[in-house]
Amino acid sequence: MNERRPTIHDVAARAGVSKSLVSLAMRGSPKVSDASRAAIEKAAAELGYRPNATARSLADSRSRTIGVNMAELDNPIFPEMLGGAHTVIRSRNYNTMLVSGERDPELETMELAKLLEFQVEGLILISHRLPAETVRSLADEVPIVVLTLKDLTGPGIDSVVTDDEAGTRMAMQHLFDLGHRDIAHVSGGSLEPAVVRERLYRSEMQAAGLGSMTRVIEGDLTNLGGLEAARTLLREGKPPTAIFASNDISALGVMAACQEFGLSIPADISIIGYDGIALGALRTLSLTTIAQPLGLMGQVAAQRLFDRMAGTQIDDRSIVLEPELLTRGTTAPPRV
Amino acid sequence: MNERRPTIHDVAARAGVSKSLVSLAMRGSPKVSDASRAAIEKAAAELGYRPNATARSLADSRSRTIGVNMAELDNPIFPEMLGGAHTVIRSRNYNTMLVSGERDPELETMELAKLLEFQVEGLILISHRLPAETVRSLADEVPIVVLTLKDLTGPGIDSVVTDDEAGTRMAMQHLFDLGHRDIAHVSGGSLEPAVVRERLYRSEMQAAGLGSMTRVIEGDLTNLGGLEAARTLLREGKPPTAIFASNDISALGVMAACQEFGLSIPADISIIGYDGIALGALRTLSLTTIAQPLGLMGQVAAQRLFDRMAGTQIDDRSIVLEPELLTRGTTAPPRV
DNA sequence: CGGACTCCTTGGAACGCTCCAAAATGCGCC
DNA sequence: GGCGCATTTTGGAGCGTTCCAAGGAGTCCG
Repeated sequence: MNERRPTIHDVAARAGVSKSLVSLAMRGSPKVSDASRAAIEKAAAELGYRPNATARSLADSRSRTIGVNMAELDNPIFPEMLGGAHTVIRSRNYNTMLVSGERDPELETMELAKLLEFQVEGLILISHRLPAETVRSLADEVPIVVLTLKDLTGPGIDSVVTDDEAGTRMAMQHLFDLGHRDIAHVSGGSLEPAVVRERLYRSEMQAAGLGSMTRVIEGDLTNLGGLEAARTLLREGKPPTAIFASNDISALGVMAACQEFGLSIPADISIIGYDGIALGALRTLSLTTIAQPLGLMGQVAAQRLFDRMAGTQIDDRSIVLEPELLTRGTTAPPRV
Repeated sequence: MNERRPTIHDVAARAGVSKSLVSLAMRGSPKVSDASRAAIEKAAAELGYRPNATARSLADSRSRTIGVNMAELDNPIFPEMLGGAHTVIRSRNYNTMLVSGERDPELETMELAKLLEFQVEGLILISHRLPAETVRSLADEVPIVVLTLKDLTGPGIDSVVTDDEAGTRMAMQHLFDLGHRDIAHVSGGSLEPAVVRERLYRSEMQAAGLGSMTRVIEGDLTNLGGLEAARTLLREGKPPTAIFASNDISALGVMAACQEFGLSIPADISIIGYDGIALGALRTLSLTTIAQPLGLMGQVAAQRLFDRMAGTQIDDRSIVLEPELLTRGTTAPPRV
């Protein structure tokens, strides 16, 4: 490893110009004469000069960095969203600083504090576990976009979500259209999107005159949770003809439970999930689901952040994207 | 959003001490008297002071940041490794700067350059597509740990891999033990680990006296590649009794193809993959595989980097971890 | 009561860059 | 040859920290 890295002064000395001119040249300013530019570039190349982004940030007080928090890694929707956000961040010539709160609010708070110390210019929270108050106070320092949760509002806070009500309606309508009436729901606990999906499941059943057939088994949006919930349901007695799971990975657990009970999918029982994770498309799984545009959500979140940073947008709002029904192999008409 | 953020000077003024003392206090130096410390903490809290990590980096020339490159997002092994690395990085009180080369060597080079401009103290390459020369020259500036590829050596470069030869032997042995003889291989193209696995498949078949039954169909480590490869294979005529796929996501494609051809897994045909992705454990899939300790690999990579940065380690080497056979639901004795 | 310590505290000089006002240079023209 | 203007170039003052050598305040002891 080399000793001291060359600085702008070294380049200046070698090229026989002032450091200021080197600074201009490195940033591609049009004010630099061709001759000087050539000399500077030559000197820089010979020295293997790299501008020091830290010093630059300090000097012009712009870090060119966005902080991203990803609470958990075990649901693939989060990396998919991260990918979308990351693409936009890079295309704007910004950097991505990644932290993870690991579902622990306290740890999460500390990690976000570190991001702020790094002077990130914006924050994207891909699922978080923080009290609204904490988020609001962070938003006082830097603009924030929250993904998947829209209950949070406040100055400087935007959210990007899909229309869960519409999505749930699509899911239920799909099952109704296939002729299902005995439809159970594996719910997802108390996190916001899951609550909405459960509520809509109930109201759709009601609206279809199937209030009495409403069955909700509590899951927790994890694979294992889905598995256990479905086992409980299937042990109860007569299985429903269809199950709507609150998200895809719990739907995969539900599928496993059905297999255990010797039910063939979709002949004996239909399964529909929610999220549209890339893996669900695998022919091996072929999960029918309501797809959220995950990558796009990440992109929109990042774009929104940049708008915010540019100062153009000032209204705080939820950006609502449309979900889409992906009819794949796990749903079919009920056996007669 | 607040205007100018308070600096160490503001805190000093408010607490009635010098900036130097505030600096010491913020870093928890024992030299600060209790009285001063209390006054400083009070002032800092009242002002909502946050130390500026950028200025700190510049002053002590330590960025406390590790750069991580993740070439692609569509194979879940990479996020799993990232998770492991990230955990260690955080536990050392460092930050993670994430970039992605998106499989494009040119883009990747630029992204890594950005990391170096940010003065990252170390680099973890979770799968990369760079020419060895490029990596070696980067290693001249900062220590590097490469994951999954060990063909790369040079001063300042370590790699963390699993023993693919041993792993492949375990896979083949498992199939042999079950009684399989007609075993095909869906390969993974020219990337290093895939090449090793293919070579070992061939030599193991040879060693078992099954040289004549050797069948390799070229895949590309993607799900679709596995699907297509297996389709080709199955169209050829008599299916093998077992297929060893070069990685898990292509194994999932192979499973899909088998289903298409009406083969039941594992009754008609056994499938074994390689990687141990978390999803393979889902009961729905229950993929038998050779597991690499993915999270651990990320952790070891990060640890190694810190050893390197501490200057304790100077030998460049590959750290080889042991793979493990996970016998799950996709393998069984051949039908007689 | 002075000296030698120990314990705290301090101002100024970095760190490597950008920004700015001002200086130098070059050019066309009378 | 000198003037005015546009184009280039420059040094110095920050940006918010840390580091360092050195200064003050007590404390203990002879």
